[in-house]
Amino acid sequence: MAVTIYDVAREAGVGIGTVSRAINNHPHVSQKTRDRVLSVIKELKYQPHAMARGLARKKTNTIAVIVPVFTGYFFLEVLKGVQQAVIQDHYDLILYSIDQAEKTDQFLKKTLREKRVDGVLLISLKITDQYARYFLDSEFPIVLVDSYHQELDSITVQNQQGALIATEHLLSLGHRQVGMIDGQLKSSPAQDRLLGYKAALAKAGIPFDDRYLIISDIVTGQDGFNRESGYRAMQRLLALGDERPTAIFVSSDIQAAGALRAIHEAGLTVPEDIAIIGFDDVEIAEYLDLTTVRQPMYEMGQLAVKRLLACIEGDKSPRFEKHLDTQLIVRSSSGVQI
Amino acid sequence: MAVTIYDVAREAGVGIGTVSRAINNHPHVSQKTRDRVLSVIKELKYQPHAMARGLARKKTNTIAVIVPVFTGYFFLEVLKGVQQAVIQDHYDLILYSIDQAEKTDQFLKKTLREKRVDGVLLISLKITDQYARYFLDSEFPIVLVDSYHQELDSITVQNQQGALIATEHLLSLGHRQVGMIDGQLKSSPAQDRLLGYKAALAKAGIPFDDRYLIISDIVTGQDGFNRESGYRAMQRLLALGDERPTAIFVSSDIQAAGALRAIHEAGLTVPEDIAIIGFDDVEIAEYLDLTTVRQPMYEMGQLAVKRLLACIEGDKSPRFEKHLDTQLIVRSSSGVQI
DNA sequence: TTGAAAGCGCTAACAA
DNA sequence: TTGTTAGCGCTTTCAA
Repeated sequence: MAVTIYDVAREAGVGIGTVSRAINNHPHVSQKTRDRVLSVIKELKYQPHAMARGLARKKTNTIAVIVPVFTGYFFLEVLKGVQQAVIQDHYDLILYSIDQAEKTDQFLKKTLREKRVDGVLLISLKITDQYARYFLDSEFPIVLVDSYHQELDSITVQNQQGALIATEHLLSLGHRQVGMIDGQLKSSPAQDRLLGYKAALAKAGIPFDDRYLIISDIVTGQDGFNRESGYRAMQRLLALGDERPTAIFVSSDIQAAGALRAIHEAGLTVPEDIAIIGFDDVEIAEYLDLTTVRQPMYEMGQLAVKRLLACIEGDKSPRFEKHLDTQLIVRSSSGVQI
Repeated sequence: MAVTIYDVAREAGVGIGTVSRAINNHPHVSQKTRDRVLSVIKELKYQPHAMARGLARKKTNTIAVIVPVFTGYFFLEVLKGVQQAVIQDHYDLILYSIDQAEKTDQFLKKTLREKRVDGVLLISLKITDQYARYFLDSEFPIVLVDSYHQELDSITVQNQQGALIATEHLLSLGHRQVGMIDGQLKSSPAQDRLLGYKAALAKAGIPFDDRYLIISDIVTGQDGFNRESGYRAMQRLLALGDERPTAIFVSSDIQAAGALRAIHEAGLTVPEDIAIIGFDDVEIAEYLDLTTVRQPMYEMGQLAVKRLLACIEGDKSPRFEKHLDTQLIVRSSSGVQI
């Protein structure tokens, strides 16, 4: 049998209350007893039972991270930031990676009711108004990352501004037929990136041509942000023949990777025949020499945890809404002045 | 306050024992009461408190996954398999991703003592004999993935065989100066891949030339399996000038990506000047058109969970040691007959 | 400063 | 078939 607080108390010749106080360094324990208890704990290799503690304290020291399973590198980078922050504050992390966006509510419900965690981080996934209300009403902390709800805390990047600078960069190189491959518009980052693209065109006085905008199919994954969809979208653009765009802003690096393949298969080269800019700056972008818009993924994860833990620990400050800046990373795929 | 089993019992006009039995579908509950209880549960939106349940049952329905933080895609793929299997069996997953291999023991200790989880999956990380014994003695289930210990359950790939087929493929194309870039030899997969490489040379009657073997520095990460180390290793090989190898087997795709960059920077081309084969078949390999040795990562994760849950649920079968087959995925980086 | 005892919300053994 | 009760291992009053 595992060693419990009773074993420690007996061995140290004190009551269990004292042991508990010693562990949780309460003020009113004499240095002498504290030392004795601590040494017995070391000797017996005692460690408090997490569940028992959770039950008594009504606090689990654990957070849930809910994330779409197919997110790949974006998620991996965010997760690194999350992990770093979580470990630093001695919390544990339960990962729910879900394969269909529709199941989001089911997991939110679980985390809300089961009380296995003290708060939740919802990444790249939409929350319904109904559940937003549940969280608000029960004062259960939640923060959204790469997602948005008007009543909840959220951390996103300036998607619109990122798309704007990407498109403007292409424009500044002399391109006039600039296309865009976007993710599914039910994703709000995808919507915002489209706005940025259109804004850049408008500023340059170039009319929007809807033949040049392809909204990705959902092939796999949540929202069309995947390689296959980028590949197919590019094929549609190439089918325009001579009227095809000379430059394309793609709403994610993964899709851009697919687009590059389609271009190469068509016997064309990047950036000579077609210039490309992606979005995210995941690791693959560097391998592919892809110009892209960098999202500060690590920072997003880190910041999200900081905010979540602050809420868990009783911070009552008003709603938190942070939009981080993006940054254009210029590599060879966008080419030079034409 | 959250709704408890007492609320349900009162509302349904039964004792809490009956509610408990209805929830956990015990046999001896009449259909009538069961239905009533269940409908009250739905009405009150009751969900059992995970901690209370864990405490009473001495079972948390949660497993820990301990993984080095820098593993990248390999881990991501394994994790997909893990997640799928875990969800299917209604377990939760606590993720501990650690930044220094030396901290492994610290986390193993935590999982072992704190009783927050029912078992642990240790991925790509070594366990000391001392801790292996702790787990064995306390009958606490653990399974190793991409790692090995002579007394514990483990799932690995046939690293040696994989390296052998890769090297033999290069040899079969006519190469005689075949080099290798390996990870740090304290990693057993790295050791095994080296053995496979040497075995292939021996079978072909080619003497081993130690100028052609580069053991990666640890630049970042656990074991030298990273891009930067591959890049530097390749530069060392290129420094051999005319005597440089004409083909190279690299012990991971990530390192191969770095090697490719070094080759391109030197103004050489792949596969014409130098043929390359990687290991893992992570997503990047496909983007880079890299011939590689595929590890069945998803299957490893899945299988590991299946085994772990079986142990948790009382399976007393003898030690489990599985070595999965690898598969050569031929793309363009290995070239054709010379 | 300390010990005793009452929960935390559940499961499971025991009675009925 | 059901209700009652004694834990599970801890924290936290309340007294002393």
